[in-house]
Amino acid sequence: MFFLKDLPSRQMLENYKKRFPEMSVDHVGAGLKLLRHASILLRRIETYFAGHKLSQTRFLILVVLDREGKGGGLLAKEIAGKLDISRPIVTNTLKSMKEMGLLTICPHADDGRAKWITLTEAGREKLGTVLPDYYSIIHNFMIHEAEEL
Amino acid sequence: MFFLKDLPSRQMLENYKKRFPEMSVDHVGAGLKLLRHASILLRRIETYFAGHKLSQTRFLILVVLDREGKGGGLLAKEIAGKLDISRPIVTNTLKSMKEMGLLTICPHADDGRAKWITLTEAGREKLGTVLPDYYSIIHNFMIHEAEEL
DNA sequence: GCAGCATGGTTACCATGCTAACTAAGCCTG
DNA sequence: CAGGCTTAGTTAGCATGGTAACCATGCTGC
Repeated sequence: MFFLKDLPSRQMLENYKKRFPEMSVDHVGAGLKLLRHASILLRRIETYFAGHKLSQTRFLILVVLDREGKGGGLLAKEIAGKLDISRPIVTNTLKSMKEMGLLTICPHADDGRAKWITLTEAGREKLGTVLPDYYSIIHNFMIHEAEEL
Repeated sequence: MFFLKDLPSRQMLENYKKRFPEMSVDHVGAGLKLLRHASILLRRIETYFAGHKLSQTRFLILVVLDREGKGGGLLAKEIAGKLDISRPIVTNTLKSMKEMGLLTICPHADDGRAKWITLTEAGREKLGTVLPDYYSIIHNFMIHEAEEL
């Protein structure tokens, strides 16, 4: 996360460019703004999720499972791939989400190593509960605080 | 961090909008891209820093201390404020950075509670070593992977 | 068909962030 | 100047991320 409140001024970047002329003041300036904006938005979303006993990762697991439709599911491995997170954290997060009743974990029929993950009705409902405000947090942030991007 | 590889398609957002018309497909779509791009860039920067025994937070502490100029310094409290991170993590991070020889921690002359933090020469050098590639990672990312922002 | 490699998942351990509760020092008010 | 509030920093405990090393199962090629 990147929470530096005072980004380097244009002047500071210009000075820096004198030493390293291959750098573009505009691009680096935009990159720093990107990092700061996203960090603020991420923090806001995490705070919102905390009130629903969710986290960014738990939420995204609900999303990818929901995309498989009713009756569909995914292997733990596939979830790690779609979310680009490490397998151990998938194991942990799935375990806690199972305890919360959001999903089920079954041994896979064809492959004794794999686990078959499906959403429960409660999981699907949870996602439906959380989505509107999730989108609205992003919507409001983009409208009111990130116009200059 | 937000690492969902396949962002919701425009179609999915349109469908969602039918239920919640106050949402803007464009703004939410842009917000999701913002989150994903920044997460990728953040991860890349953290990987780079790891090779220098730094982290985003350690690096930003070097930056704000360097801004105070030679002979200048900051209170731990001020660092927490400028970086927008919690005081406990400042305590921890400063301790490890002191052990690395990047900065000094002295009791403050006028206030027995406060700690006065200054960069060492090694700290200033470390920042100088790391900055060019830091900017160049951001520069390249913005040019090659985030044009559509 | 069994030895050895590949693959899915888990365990153990570490780093980094948070909040809550604590200590110690400064200040302020009766 | 004593009691109580405020402030700076630390400690303790939790959550979430990562990598490395480890099982257990599946696959492959001699």
